[in-house]
Amino acid sequence: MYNQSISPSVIKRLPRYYRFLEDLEAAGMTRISSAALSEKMGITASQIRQDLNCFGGFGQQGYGYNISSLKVEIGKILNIDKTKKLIVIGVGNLGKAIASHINFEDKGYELIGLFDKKEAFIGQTVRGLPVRSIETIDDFCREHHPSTAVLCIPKDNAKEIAYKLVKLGIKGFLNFSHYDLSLTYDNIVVENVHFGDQLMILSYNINNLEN
Amino acid sequence: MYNQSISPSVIKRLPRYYRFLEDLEAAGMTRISSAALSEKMGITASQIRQDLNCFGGFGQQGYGYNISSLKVEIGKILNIDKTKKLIVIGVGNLGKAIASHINFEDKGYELIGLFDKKEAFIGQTVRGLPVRSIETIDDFCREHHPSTAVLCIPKDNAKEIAYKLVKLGIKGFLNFSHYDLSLTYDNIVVENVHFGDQLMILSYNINNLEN
DNA sequence: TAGATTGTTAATCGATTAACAATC
DNA sequence: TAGATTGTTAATCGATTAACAATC
Repeated sequence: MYNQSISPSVIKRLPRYYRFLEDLEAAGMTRISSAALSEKMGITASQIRQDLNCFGGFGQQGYGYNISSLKVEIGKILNIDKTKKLIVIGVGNLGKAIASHINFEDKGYELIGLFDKKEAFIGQTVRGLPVRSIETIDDFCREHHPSTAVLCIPKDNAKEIAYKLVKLGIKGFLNFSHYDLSLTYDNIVVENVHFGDQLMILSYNINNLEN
Repeated sequence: MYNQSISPSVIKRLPRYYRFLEDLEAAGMTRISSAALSEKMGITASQIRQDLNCFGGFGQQGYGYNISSLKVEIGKILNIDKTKKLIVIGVGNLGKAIASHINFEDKGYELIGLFDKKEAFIGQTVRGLPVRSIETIDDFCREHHPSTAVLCIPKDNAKEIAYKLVKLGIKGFLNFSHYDLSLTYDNIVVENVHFGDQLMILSYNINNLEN
């Protein structure tokens, strides 16, 4: 579709545009100029216009952008208007938090399964879904074809399970384990979350705050 | 100290270097060349040498880098050798997961307090610490002087609490609320975590995976 | 129409990579 | 010493910003 390889820097900014547009829409506004939006978001108007024009001319000269329709367009670009099936692997503290905390629906995902290897967890209910044994994941994937997995497991377990999941057709990973999936597999996409890294960056920045 | 304003792109990579060096050290290795490390990390050797040389010449021609001492140096740059006091605001699912899940000590933080406004949570114990009423936060901060806060609260509450915390001397935020702190306050540092944004980026990338 | 604001090209800025002399 | 590998400069590449003609 829009596939002339858009730069990752642009893609990374799209969700943030989407969020601001949601808020503006919720506030009852109907139109906004790139200059006004740039003010609100703390980026340049130039960047906003450049970013949006990677995908098409969504604005109108002399008027600006229609908030609702721009939101819809960005949603389409992000493919959140199509529902993707998602599973969560590992339902310890973090897995439970993620499963119950995130509004998957709004981002175009349907949470369809939760898995753990720990006996004690199996059968528990999280967000209305039973926790299943990791042993049953092959059958589950062959039947339901999830495309996306959230990995909330430690590094050591990650390697083995990732191998299985890639073979079972999982294409996208939200990865909380510290195992570097993207170094191991091609043709999958990975978003890594490293709280520890962010805490270290904070540590550096606090220490180097001027004054 | 190293304060000729290092670019954020470099800083962002430091924790990852640190992690790889930890692993190499744990694997019993003592030295590594930029070429070998670049291979392992999936980045160029040139970038590694450039990055490190922002802070000093840690290597030795003809030899490479000593793993342990490079790790220590990067730790110092990141300021993780000094303990910083940290509090967690909001102990719902996510706050509890963060509080019990993250190894704060290794990143130079000490978790000293947990706060919530919900009566039912107050007095509960998480990671050995009692959950305190948010009402008591002023006194607590004046007594213990935490520098860093993890915000695990919804957007609406965030505004008010952030205002308080900034006034109480909090300098760094690991921010899970979707309230844009860095737009509101100067002279604080913020790391934002938006799982939702990452899911949307995944969604885009899965959709635009070639073949 | 006149004013506003986009879409888009050109200029600038910053980050990454390549190359190689210095040196262990 | 000879070989290896850094530190560092120069070249390239990409991303951001500025400017302005097109146009609603």
